[in-house]
Amino acid sequence: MGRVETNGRRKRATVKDVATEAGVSRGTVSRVLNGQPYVSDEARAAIDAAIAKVGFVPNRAARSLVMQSSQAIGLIVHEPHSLFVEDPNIGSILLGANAALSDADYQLSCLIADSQRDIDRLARYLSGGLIDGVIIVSARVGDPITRAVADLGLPAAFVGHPRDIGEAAYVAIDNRAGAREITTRLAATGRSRIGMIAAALDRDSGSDRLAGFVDALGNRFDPQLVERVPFYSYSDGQAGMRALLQRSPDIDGVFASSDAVAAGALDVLRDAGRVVPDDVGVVGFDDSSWALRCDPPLSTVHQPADELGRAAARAVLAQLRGEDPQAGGRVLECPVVWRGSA
Amino acid sequence: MGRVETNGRRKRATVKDVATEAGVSRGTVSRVLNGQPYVSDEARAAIDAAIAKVGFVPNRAARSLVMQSSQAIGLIVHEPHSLFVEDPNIGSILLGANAALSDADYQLSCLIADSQRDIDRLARYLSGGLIDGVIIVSARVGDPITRAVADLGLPAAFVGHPRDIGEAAYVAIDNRAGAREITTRLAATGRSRIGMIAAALDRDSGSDRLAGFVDALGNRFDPQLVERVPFYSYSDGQAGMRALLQRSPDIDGVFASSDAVAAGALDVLRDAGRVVPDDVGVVGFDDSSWALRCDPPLSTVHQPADELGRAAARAVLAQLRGEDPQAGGRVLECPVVWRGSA
DNA sequence: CTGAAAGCGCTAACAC
DNA sequence: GTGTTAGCGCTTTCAG
Repeated sequence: MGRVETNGRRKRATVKDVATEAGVSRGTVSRVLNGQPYVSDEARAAIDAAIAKVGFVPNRAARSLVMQSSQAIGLIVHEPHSLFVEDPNIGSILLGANAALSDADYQLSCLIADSQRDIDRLARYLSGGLIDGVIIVSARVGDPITRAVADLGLPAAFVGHPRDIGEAAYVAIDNRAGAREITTRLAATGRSRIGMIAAALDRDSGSDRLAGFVDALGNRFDPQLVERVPFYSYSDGQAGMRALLQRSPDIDGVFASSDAVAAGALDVLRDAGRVVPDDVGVVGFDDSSWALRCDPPLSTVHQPADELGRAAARAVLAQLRGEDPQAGGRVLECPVVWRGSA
Repeated sequence: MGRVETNGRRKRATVKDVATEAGVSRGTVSRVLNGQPYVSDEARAAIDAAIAKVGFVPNRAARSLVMQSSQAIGLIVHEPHSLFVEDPNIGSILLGANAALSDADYQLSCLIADSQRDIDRLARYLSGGLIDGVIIVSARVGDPITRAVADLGLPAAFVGHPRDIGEAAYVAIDNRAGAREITTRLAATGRSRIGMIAAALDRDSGSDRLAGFVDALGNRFDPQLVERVPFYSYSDGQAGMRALLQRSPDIDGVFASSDAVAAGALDVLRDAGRVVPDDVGVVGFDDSSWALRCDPPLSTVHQPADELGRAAARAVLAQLRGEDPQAGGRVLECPVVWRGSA
């Protein structure tokens, strides 16, 4: 397999080696490699044999260079440490995107941005021609990654819908409508003092969920009952619930802006001796694995994470084929799932 | 920024454009690009200006081709769907590896293998010269990915220690010792009928944990009390516990081979009316975010996931520098963390 | 210190 | 059908 150099390191066989071995020219080898027609059966056979014999495997860097494409697309996750670990949706999105790309024989490369340094390196990496397009998950408004990708003119699709992505393709859920609906249902269980733990307001999802909450409550909305926290995390859920409880002990309903947040809230409520759903009703958002693990199981808004990933991947592929990026975006359904927590 | 072609698509500026703009040769541009000495200050200044003016950004495919290296290393996760989503350790390993690579200015690319098709494509991708080395997470014995990487002679480091990786570098924890220790402590709480939910026996971690359990119990070990399940998952934990309960209703201690498994077991025990830790003591393994969310919080074995990722990354980097792959492997400490579940 | 030229491994005209 | 020949964009001798 492969030639062996004096230094002992295996040197990889090239098209040229295959050509000599098969007694044909490089052009012909290239043709069979790319499945083009107009190659005699004997030539094809000789080449196949030669490929196997010398252990040839094409060098993608060379191919990318000449083709100006790499058959790889990136999925960028821009998250602070903890969230990436805690948020089960990201995993589902990843798997969905991978499935769709796999069908089209594209390689998915998941790139994580976890520091300013990462962002800079990532920008350089993306502009290097080793990635044909990107799926961007959880971008924030004014995200430097968004800018870099736009500057590069790289085919892209967003999961979610930050307001500043212009005409770029995106696939999202209607966070506002989902939040509105579940809040309405929570209110319908007879609660009168409904609060919200509002996380990630620097993201479209976060601010939209808050907006939906306000919509639903209308003039019964009381700003005192909204606690803002930075992340969609379990610990921020705990902190938010503690603050709410202290400020408004008469609270009898809580919309947590994610299931992880709800889980934190639930645990704080239990410690405070409140019974859910009798004393206070709690609802979440995401329908992630947290929801079923809660006690009682969480009423929440279902998020089709896997399908979000698939659709985003398809949007990037469409752009790569030169098709119109599906006129902006797609919005997927996010039905309420009613369980025992409210 | 960049030249504009007639078709409207931006064509990227090349070294040549920079050279003409700056009135020097391509060689000189390349020198400043790579921070080499022996370039006059004026030339350097002119080139820097030209780079900014034409919006030059180096093409990595071209650079990779000539340098035979890409400054990117892959992290391969070979998992069935569900697990990737449920296992918080993978996220931490990823983040740790990313941190270490980031310091060395390498790009981490996370590659997921979720089907046979993925595996084949991955093998081709890895051999393409776009990836300089790999970190392999959760490989199984006889894993095709392991074979492919070995055939390629790609610098690699494993997280975990499948028996069939030969001399390859790895970083692992002593699963057997950890399991032995926590089982011993569980027994010391006065339990006499201790069972185990043993998952992932096709992986070194899974079989080692079982071995440690057997070690600890010595002649008090009863094969009847071991239930084998496929994955380290919540649902397999539930299934395992149900089976155990039915077969041996007198069970009073359970070693679950991961925290997720333990969480499932806990919920089944609760539904069955057993009080933890009074009626039955439960311990897990991993010290992941599941552990704290359990009620009562789980006694478990701490796994330094972040550090596993970091160390694996460093091992690959060392190989890339031509240093000896640190004589096989490193084994990290995994202390028992005692909480309320036993 | 700098320019010219060769070549990394592959594909794509264009001849024959 | 197949060989030949230009490059893709970059680094790197080797002269000067």
